[in-house]
Parts: sequence; structure tokens; C-alpha cells
Amino acid sequence: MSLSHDFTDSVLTSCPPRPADSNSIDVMARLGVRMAFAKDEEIYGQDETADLIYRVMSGAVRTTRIMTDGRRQISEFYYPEELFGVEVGSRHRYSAEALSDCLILVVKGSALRAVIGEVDFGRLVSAATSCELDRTQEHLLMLGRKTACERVASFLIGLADRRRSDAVTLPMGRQDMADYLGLTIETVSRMLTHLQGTLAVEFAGARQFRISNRGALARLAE
Amino acid sequence: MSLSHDFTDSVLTSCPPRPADSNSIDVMARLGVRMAFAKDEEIYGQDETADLIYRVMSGAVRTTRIMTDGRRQISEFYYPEELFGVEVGSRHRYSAEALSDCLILVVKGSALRAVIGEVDFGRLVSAATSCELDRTQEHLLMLGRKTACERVASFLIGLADRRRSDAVTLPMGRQDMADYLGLTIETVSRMLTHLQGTLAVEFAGARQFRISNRGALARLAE
DNA sequence: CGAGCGCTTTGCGCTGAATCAAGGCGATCT
DNA sequence: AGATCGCCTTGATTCAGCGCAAAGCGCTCG
Repeated sequence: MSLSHDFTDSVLTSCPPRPADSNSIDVMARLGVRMAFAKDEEIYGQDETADLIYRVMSGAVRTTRIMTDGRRQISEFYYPEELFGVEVGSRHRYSAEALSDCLILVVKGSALRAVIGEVDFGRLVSAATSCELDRTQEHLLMLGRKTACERVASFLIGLADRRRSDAVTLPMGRQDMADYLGLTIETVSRMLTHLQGTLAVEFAGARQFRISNRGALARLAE
Repeated sequence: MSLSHDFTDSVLTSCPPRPADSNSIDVMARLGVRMAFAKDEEIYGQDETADLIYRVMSGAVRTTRIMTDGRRQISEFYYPEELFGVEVGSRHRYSAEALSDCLILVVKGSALRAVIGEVDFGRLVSAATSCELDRTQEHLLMLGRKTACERVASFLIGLADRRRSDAVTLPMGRQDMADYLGLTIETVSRMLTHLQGTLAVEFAGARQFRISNRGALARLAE
């Protein structure tokens, strides 16, 4: 079995968290600073002032919220080329942490605005927020009305779509998947085993998978 | 017991779905058309073109999404003075229906933009989207990590906060609450009974309630 | 190359919420 | 007042997913 695709090498293009136009990508690259974060390191904290914009260069990121008793909800994962931390208000709603060792391009929002102009900057923030809202609403439907099996299947399909490849390396462990899906780590594991039984997906090790029957998986996703 | 407050008579002021500045409220009132919708009537459908902006004048509205097998998720409720249907893209992500007979101010987005200008219009759309995102993320945490009792308690507190009153008339039935909270109608009913047992809330009939111990209710909400 | 460690899988009993099935309550109509 | 209808509550039972505990697997490191 050859499941050699690495999640950093696929062609990436999709909706917002990616900068809208390639011009602003260049400008960001010029204005920004590349910073390295170690696995699990905090990139920014909840309620911190938000005057920076971030773009994943390599690795991956999660945004999380923790309840007082320790229950955790992951809001979103971000993959290479995607933007995160773009806020309309002045504070971050969630905290962001490195899923793995990663390289992040950090740009001062005010500097970017000064260069590309108020209007384009507004468009960029709008597009990012709108995409965020889209994803959050999809996520909401999943948590509100889907079964454990459907959630895991949706997650795998969604990940593959976002990476534009049927063979993907999971950049996160089971606990992160569980906290994203509103499940426990054991349930995620059981559902993955179950999905393999249906022949919709094959795994090589815990993190490499390939969708072998997209139709079947999509049906299981709802 | 006097639970006479009606949900249309409380003073309403809070975050976004309400228009940012009072100037744009006036302009909308001037440009818009008042339309009446009957209970359960559709205001707009999912994937419909979105060039209109809506503002609740009286009554209340829900936005919903339905899965192919009929499972329903309510994304948000909208109360008097609040804006809804404001989209960055050109299509509505959800469908909107009248929760009760209601009066809605409908304004053409392009007309509003022409009058208040590109920049202010952009700000208005941004503010609305951002508030929407805030609420959706709170909702997400609830569906992902809270118990049935916590969800119902959060819902009552959230509603009271939004209406700025401890005595509120529920504008929706149990099924709508259930579909918002990701629960069944029976569970919602049981939790309401349970909450009354804790003396955090009193009910007069199925729809009138008053928060009698806000601290206790907040603790139960998480 | 074997020991140790962290993550994942699996088994098993438990439980919170769903489901199924009566009843109860409060409108509106006659 | 009584009948009807729609919604809400309550009880009994079931089941999906949780929690705990014990392997299993694949690293890294000595």
C-alpha cells in the first residue's frame, strides 16, 4: 500500500482563511515576520489584543476554548497557506496553539492596512470572517445533529477536501479530533475502526489515511 | 406572582444583529419596506440570492438548516430591533422563518449602500457578520461540550441577557428550543422542570419565566 | 536491540439523553 | 360548559456514547 502523500505537499486552494488575492499574499510576505512555534506552544491567548494577522507557512494550528472545569472545545484547525487570527473586534475570541512544530508568518494588521489600503484591507477581513462563519456553521450543524460516526466521517471528508487530496496525513492526534468533534478520544478511535470496516477509508498507522470509497464515506457523513 | 413582562416591551440594546449606529437605522427605516409574515412562513430560503437585509420590528425569527433525512438545526433566533440575513457572499447560508406572526423591515442592500456609502455599509456588514460569528462560536461550545441541563440554563440566561430583563416570554415552543440546543423536546421539558426544582427559575405557564436566582442559574449553565 | 514512554485501540459496564407511549393542560370553538 | 386540538409534561425503556482499565503499537534513547 502506498500512502506516501504528505500534507505539506498537496496543492492548496479553497475558500477564505487563504488570502483573497495573490497580491496581498506578496505584501504580507514582505511586511511580515516568520516565527517558529513548537508543538503545543501558544501563538496567542484568548482575550488578548488582536492587532496581528497570522498565516500558516508549515505545520498546523488549532484555536481552542477551555471551560473553567477543563472541558475543551476546538473551534477550528488551520493548515498551510491559511490565515487565522483575523478579528473584526480588537480581541481574540479563542486562543491559538501550534498543533505541531510550525512556521507562522505574522503581520501587523495596521501595517498591512497602510500598504494595501483601507478598502482592500476591509475586504480581506470581511472575506476571512465570512469564511470563518461558514465553517463554524457547518461545524455547528455537525455538533448539534450528527452521530459520532457521521461526525468522524464528515471530518475526514472535510479534511481531504481542504487538502485537495484523498490521501492525507492527520496533523493532529485523537484528543484534538475528539475536542473538535465533541466526542471522547475512545469514541473517535472506535469510529475510525468502524469506518475502516466499511472499506470507505484505509489507514496506514494512526495518522496516514486514504479515502478508498468517497461515495460510501459521504453517505456515512450523513 | 406577576410575570407580566412581554418580550416586545423591554429596552433592547446589545451587540451587532442590531444596526451599529442610529443613523443607519433611520436610513433603513426610510429605504425599507415593512412586511408581515405569518407564523412559520418562510422569509427567505437556503441558497437564495441575498441582496436584502432584514430587521425584526415585532415578533421573532429563526434561521434553520435541515438535513436530507429531516433532522433540523436552528442556527439563531432574532428578536425585535435585530438585523438578520446580512451576508458577505451573495447567497443565504440558512433559511429564515417567522417564529410567530411578525413584522419585518426589508431593505435592499444595494440601496442602503448607495445612501450611506461603501465604507459605512462595509462596516455595517462587518459588524453584523462579526456578531454572528461570536454567537455561533458560543453556540458551538455549548453543543460540543455542555450537558443538557447546562444548555437549557445557558439558553435561558442568554435570552434574558439579550432582552435585558429577568422576566421573559419565550417566543418559541419546545421543539424550536430543542432544535437550537441539539436536544429532543422531551429532554428540554425535563430540564426545565429540573431547573424549576433548583429554584433558579420560576415558570408561569409554559412560556413565561423569570430568573429568580441568577447566580444559581449561571452556575448551572456551566 | 531492548527498555521506556506516549499515544492509540479494545473490552466492558454504566449512564445521560433518546425513544416510545400515555396523560395533562390550556387555548379556541360550539 | 363541554368537545376538540395542539402543545407540553411525565413515565418506562432502550441505546449511543462515556469512563475506566488493560493491552498494543511505534517512537526515542540508552
